[in-house]
Amino acid sequence: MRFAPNPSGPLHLGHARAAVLNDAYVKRYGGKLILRIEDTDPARVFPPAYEMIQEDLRWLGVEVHEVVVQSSRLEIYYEYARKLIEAGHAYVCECTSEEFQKLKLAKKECEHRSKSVKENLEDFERMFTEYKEGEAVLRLKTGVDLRDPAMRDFPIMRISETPHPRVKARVYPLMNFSVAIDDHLLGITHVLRGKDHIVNTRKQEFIYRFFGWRMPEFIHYGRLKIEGVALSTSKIKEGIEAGRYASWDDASLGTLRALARRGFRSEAIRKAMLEVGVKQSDISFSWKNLFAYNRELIEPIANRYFFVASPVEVVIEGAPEFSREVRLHPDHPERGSRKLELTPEQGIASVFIAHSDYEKLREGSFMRLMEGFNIEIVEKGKEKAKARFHSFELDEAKRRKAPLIHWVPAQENIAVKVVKPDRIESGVGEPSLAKVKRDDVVQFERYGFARVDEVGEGVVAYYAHP
RNA sequence: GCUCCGGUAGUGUAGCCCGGCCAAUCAUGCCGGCCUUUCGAGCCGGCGACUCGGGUUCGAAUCCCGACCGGAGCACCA
Repeated sequence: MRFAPNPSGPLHLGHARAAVLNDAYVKRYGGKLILRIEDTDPARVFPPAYEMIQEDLRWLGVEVHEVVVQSSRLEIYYEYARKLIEAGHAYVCECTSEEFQKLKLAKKECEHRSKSVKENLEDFERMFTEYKEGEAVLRLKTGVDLRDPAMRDFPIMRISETPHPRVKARVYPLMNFSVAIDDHLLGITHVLRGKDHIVNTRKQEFIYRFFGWRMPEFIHYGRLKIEGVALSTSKIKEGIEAGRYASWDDASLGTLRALARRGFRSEAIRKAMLEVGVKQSDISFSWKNLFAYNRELIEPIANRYFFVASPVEVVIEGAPEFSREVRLHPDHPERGSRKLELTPEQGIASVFIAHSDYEKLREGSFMRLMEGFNIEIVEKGKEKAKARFHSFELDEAKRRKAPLIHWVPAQENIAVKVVKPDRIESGVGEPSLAKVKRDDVVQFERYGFARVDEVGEGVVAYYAHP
C-alpha cells in the first residue's frame, strides 16, 4: 500500500486519516507501506515538507517501509511516455486548455490527434527543448466521445518552468500518469484514498489497460468535515506568511504538530481515525470524540494545579494561617503533593478567583475555596470583593451546597498564559507551578487540560480540551 | 448542466454483500443519580436513529424502483 502526500507542508488531520488507515491495513494483513512523496508540481513544493512529513508519520506511529520521491523518477515517466507514444496511445497537443475544453465538450478531435507516431516522438522531445510552458502537453488517446467529458484525452505530461527545488527539469508527469506508473512499478496491490480520487481511478485505468497491467484494488473513503479548523495546506501557508498564524504548529491549526503541541497523543488521533473508518459517505468529524479519546490517555498522567483565568481579588477578613499538602493527582498519591498556603497579615489575606466565578457571586454568597476553607462574601465591588472567613469544614460547604472554587494567593503566584485555539487567556497559577517542566501535560482544575510549552518568568501552556 | 457516489440517534460507528436471531451494536454527547474537596475520573440510570414513498416477500435497516437530501469530479494541482 502507499501513502502519497504532496510536499506542500506538514501533515494535518486529513492526512492522518489516510496514513493511519493505510498503516492499519498493512499491519493487519501484512505487506508494505510506501511513503511516496508526490512532488511533480514544482510550484507546490515546500522544501522543508519532505522532512516534516516523515517526522509527523513517526509521531503518528505509522510504519513506513520505503520512501519514494517522484522527482527522482522523472526518467522513468519519460520512458513510459515514449512507450505510450510508440504504441499510438498518446500525442503531443498544442491546443490551449480553453481550446481543448471546447473541442472536448463538442466531442471533436483536435488537429494534433492525428499526427504520426514519428511526429509525436519528435514533438515530445521538443517539449524538453523548444516548447514553452503552456505550449504543449502530452495527451492520452482515450477517445473524444467518452460519456464522461473528464475522461476525454486527458493530459499526462506538461511543461513547467518553475524551478524545482530538488531537480533540474521542465517536463513533468501529471498526477494520473505518475501515480499509475508508480503504483504498478512499486507493486502496489491496494490503494486506499479519498473519494475525490474516484475519477482519477478511472483515468488511471486507461493507463493500466494500455500497458496491459493489472489494476490494484481501490478503496475510496468519504470526505472528512472538521469543524472550525483550516486544513488546506496552501491556506495555512498563506496565513503564516500573512502573520495570521505564528507557525505550522499554531494552536488554531489542525496540523498534527499543532495538536501535539497542545498535548494530544497520537494514539488518540489514531483511534479517532480508525473509528471513522473507510465509509464512502462524508462525515462530520467531532472534536468531542477526539477530546474523549485523548482525555482517556492524558487524564491519568496529568497532574492537577490551580489556574485562575482573568483573576479578580477577594480580600478575606479573619483569614486563618493556612497551609496544606494536596495530591498532584487524586488517584496517584505516589506522585507526591503540592503545597497550598495562605499567610494573612493582621488577619487579612487576599486571593484571586476566576472572573467567571466572580460573576456568579453576590453579597452574602457562601462558598468554599477548594482544599481550603469556607468564606462568605460581605461586599462585592466591580473589581474586588470583601469576604469573611466562615469555617474550615468541608461538610459545612457540602451541606449548604456551596460552590467549590479554585483560587490562587494574591501575594504569591505565577503568571500563566494559556494559548487556546481562538484566544490567549492570561491569569495566575499557584506557586507550585514553578516545578512543572516543558512538555508536561497538566490539568488546570475546573478549566481543562493543557501542555506546558514554556517555563521561565511564568508559564505558557497550550490548551488541549476540557 | 454532465458523469459518478452516498444517506442508521447530536456526532462517529456495527449490522446491509448472504432478508428472520435487530422493538437495531459500541463509543462519544446530553440529562439525572451515587461517589468525590474539579465542570475531571469512576459507577448506575435515562435520552436518542434505520430519509421518505412504493414494490418483492410469510417476513425488509438489509433486495428492487422512485422521490428527496447530501457529496465528489468535470484543471497543463495532487
